[in-house]
Amino acid sequence: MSNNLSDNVCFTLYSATNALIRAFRPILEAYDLTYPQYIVMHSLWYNNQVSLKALSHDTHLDSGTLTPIVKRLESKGLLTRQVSSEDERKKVISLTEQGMQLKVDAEELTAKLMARSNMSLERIELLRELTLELHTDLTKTDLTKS
Amino acid sequence: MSNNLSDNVCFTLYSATNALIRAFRPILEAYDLTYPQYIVMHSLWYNNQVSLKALSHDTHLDSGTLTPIVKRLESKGLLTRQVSSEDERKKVISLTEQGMQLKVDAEELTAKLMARSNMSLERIELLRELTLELHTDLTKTDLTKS
DNA sequence: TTAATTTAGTTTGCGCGCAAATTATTTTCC
DNA sequence: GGAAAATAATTTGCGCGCAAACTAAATTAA
Repeated sequence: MSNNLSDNVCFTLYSATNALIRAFRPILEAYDLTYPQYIVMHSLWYNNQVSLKALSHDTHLDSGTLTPIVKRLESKGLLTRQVSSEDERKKVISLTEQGMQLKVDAEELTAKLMARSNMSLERIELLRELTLELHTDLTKTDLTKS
Repeated sequence: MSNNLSDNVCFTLYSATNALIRAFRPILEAYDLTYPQYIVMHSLWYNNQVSLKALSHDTHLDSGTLTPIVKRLESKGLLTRQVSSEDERKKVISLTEQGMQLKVDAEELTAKLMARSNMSLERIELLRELTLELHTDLTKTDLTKS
């Protein structure tokens, strides 16, 4: 029976994520990117020319969330969106030269950010495994039953 | 050198938190609360009649974020906001009867939610400690230097 | 083949999350 | 006491995050 918010893992997870995005903001500002925009770029750096649906799968972001993000990245000249010739419902999202060039600069950003915490590499890796496990569990769980 | 988003702790943390809030939404809907609203109520259940600044400290939420949340909770009849008599800049936020009654029902909600994951209690506790540690680190770190 | 269903992506509406600007009150310092 | 600085809360602006409604194209079924 907890009486303190910090005793609750939901709250600590939520607060840590907010703090991480907040800490990331001024760093990403130099690249004119938000964190979700950075996630999309990162995904494309390793899996270019994909549909919005594929990007949604890779980034774990909703299509309704992605559409405006991708449009903003397009207006920044970092990617293009063309209707697929095979299936006209689909759009092919492709990095521009400028979008690909950003990769080199921004590649090590998150490692640098995490290095600012006093956590050991072992504990960071443990945190990665636990959050990955939780995400998998919550995504697979059928919430309609029980 | 990671080539997969899931290799990055920032991404797994971010995705797990989104998934948690998403899983929480339909459950909290029965109480007509969002997760941030639930955090505020939870804080008040154990520390009632506080200023917005104190609430901001407890919940780790910005005053600009809290003002509209608290106003919504007020309009739902769960709390009141009165100008402090000692210091007229401050507002005293107090639970109503209705706001206090919600406590009993909603108290065990997060425990029930976490029980839906297949994680052991030990791993959940470990996750709690690691996210708390990360939050503390990121909050204390002076981002202006280095 | 054409009507019904499914799928891909967009739009709408709402509530954050937070930086920055603003208002109002209190405190500090001369 | 009065100007300057500090503090508490609100407001504004922007970008998510996502459910729900919608549009358009492809697939399936009759």
